[in-house]
Amino acid sequence: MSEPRKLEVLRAIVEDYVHSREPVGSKALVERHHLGVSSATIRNDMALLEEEGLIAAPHTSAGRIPTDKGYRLFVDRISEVKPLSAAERRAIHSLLEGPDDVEDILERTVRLLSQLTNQVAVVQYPHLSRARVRHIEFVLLAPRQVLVVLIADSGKVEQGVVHAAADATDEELTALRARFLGSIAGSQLDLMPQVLPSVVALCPPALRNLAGALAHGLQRLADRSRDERMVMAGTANLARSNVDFPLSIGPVLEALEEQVVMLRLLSDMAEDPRGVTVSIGRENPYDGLSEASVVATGYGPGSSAKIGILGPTRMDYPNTMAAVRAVARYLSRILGG
Amino acid sequence: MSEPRKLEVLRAIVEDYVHSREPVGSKALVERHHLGVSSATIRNDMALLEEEGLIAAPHTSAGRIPTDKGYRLFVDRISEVKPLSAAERRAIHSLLEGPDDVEDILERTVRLLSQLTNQVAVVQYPHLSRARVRHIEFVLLAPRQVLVVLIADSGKVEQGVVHAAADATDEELTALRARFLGSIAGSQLDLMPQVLPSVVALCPPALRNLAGALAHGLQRLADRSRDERMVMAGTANLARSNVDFPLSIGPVLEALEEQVVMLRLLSDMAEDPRGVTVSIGRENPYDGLSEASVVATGYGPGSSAKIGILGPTRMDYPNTMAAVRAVARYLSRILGG
DNA sequence: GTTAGCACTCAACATGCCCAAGTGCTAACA
DNA sequence: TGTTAGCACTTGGGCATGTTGAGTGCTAAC
Repeated sequence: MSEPRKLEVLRAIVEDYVHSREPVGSKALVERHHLGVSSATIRNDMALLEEEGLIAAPHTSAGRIPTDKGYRLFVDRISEVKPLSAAERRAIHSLLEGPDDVEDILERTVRLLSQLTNQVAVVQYPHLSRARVRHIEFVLLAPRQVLVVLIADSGKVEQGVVHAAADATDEELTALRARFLGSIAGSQLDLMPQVLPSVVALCPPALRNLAGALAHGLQRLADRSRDERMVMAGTANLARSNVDFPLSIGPVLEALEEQVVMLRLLSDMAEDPRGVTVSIGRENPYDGLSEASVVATGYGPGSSAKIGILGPTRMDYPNTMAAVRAVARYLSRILGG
Repeated sequence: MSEPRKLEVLRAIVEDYVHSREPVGSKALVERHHLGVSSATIRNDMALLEEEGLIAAPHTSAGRIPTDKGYRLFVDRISEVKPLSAAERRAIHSLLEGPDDVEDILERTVRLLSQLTNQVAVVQYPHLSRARVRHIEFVLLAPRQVLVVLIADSGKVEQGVVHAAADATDEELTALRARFLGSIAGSQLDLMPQVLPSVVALCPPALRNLAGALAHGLQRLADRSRDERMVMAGTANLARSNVDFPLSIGPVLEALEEQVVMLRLLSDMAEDPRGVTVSIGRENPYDGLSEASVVATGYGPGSSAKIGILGPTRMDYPNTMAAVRAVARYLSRILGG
């Protein structure tokens, strides 16, 4: 038996199965792909592949379907990331034009990616730890309620409400704002824990309580940009692509709703030299996703934030990987990463 | 035949069906509910109900299930909105404590509501048209790129990026900020179109172009709070409650993703004197929701913004209505509506 | 190492049968 | 006039049975 042909057979099985959603048998294979051998030979190869755990038969007299391991081999060694079609390129270019504050861009990007791939698309907000403080604002909502706004030079705005122990006045807030801004403007968000306490310490005693509360609020905002958020689109694709095929979509929806789960999942995916990382079926650390695959990659400064898609293990990996990669690249360019 | 009993029969059918998910027959009815008559009598009543289009039989020898019209009658004339259980009350109180900027609150609220009802919960952001401008901020991101931030006294913060035709400086922005703020601080968001142009007109010619761009940006932000947004939670409930029962969830997910659709749907629901409005099955203006019901109500100032849930027509209306109403009331109280 | 041939397996489909649930109707009853 | 018992009738669901066809594994020949 020849090793190259065995791989060729695996490739054929994966491609046919992804396309037809049905177990594929030896005879159908030789017909659709012009491997120069007979079905009996293929059968031998398939037996070998099965022994190696790359494909499996749902029941005795059915065709074979790829296992997680099979997909893995396919992705790693066989498939080539196909270039996008011209139409797809055009879609990317045209859909990402328009107002460019971060939220808008991410929202449009994720929608685009879900349409290109017919899967659920997910994107992390860019990391802000390296971002710097551009501006802060304290706004008195009520005598003891202060709205704190933190503006980073990345263009991201965070906001939160702080409760003061005693009544505060506009004058006090203006003074404190000047103090804080003087110390932290231009410094990195992840250095805040070092800088903020000293600002509080230098305040006149009368203001110290209020300053402490505000510092705490600012810290929370800085943290919030670290424990990131995400945007997603295309959940309806889950239902569509699985009509009459049961990737039970419940657990997947649950995972998607637990943003923490998704964020960890994305963060934990190693960066792959080839540009996109794939996590297949039971490789996923989350149980509910044991029949799903994640295709993701980094974007932006240092590729620290991730963008990707989530779909059934039986998906068109080459095209999906191409789309994810292309969109991520384009996104990086726009965001100036 | 007695009219009250007929209604009683309809109520029993609805309740049993909601509970068991199976068509309910005459015999089962007399057993589970102690109506003082025989199954034959019930059969006569059921025939009547069917004639009126309130119930239907999936096939000849099956029990009956309520039609949309049947649910409608049930909701309007039969059911009473049950008070919440003590445990549920407690859940509402405890889960809504914590930091209270609008986003956080809405997010927690909608999550809570989805858990209470086991349905998908949706909430509109409160209308800001009556809100007033508290603060604005212009931040130079790049020589020709300005981040515009608009803070309303409701605590809502909107942000966007404006492109300038020529390079701008920090000094110019500071000057313009003072001008704008002087004119629009404290004025209602929906009066912006009247106020902004006059500010621009009064600017020295050198600044007028930039001022125009910024005014445009501010206007966009004000508009954005009007063409509202929404938060939702509990999509996974869709899959759960419909396991082995086919409300085809695809179209529903699509509707949920098209925020515009959902927002119109909510906005268009008339306010009901009883506190909550229900839209059942084909009553919904959107095709994909022909097997779903929406239970919603207003909250906040003037009850202008809506909160509600979306689920299969076969749902426990009394409890759901109670939960929606209770959560909305509590939300109003927190937001000071 | 490849192939043809063949016996074997098994899901999917079809067929027929029976049963239970449920109905509608009629005639008797209060 | 409304209620009830009784009964014939309908029909989907479950079950056993048979048939088909796709697909396999094995063996022997090439």
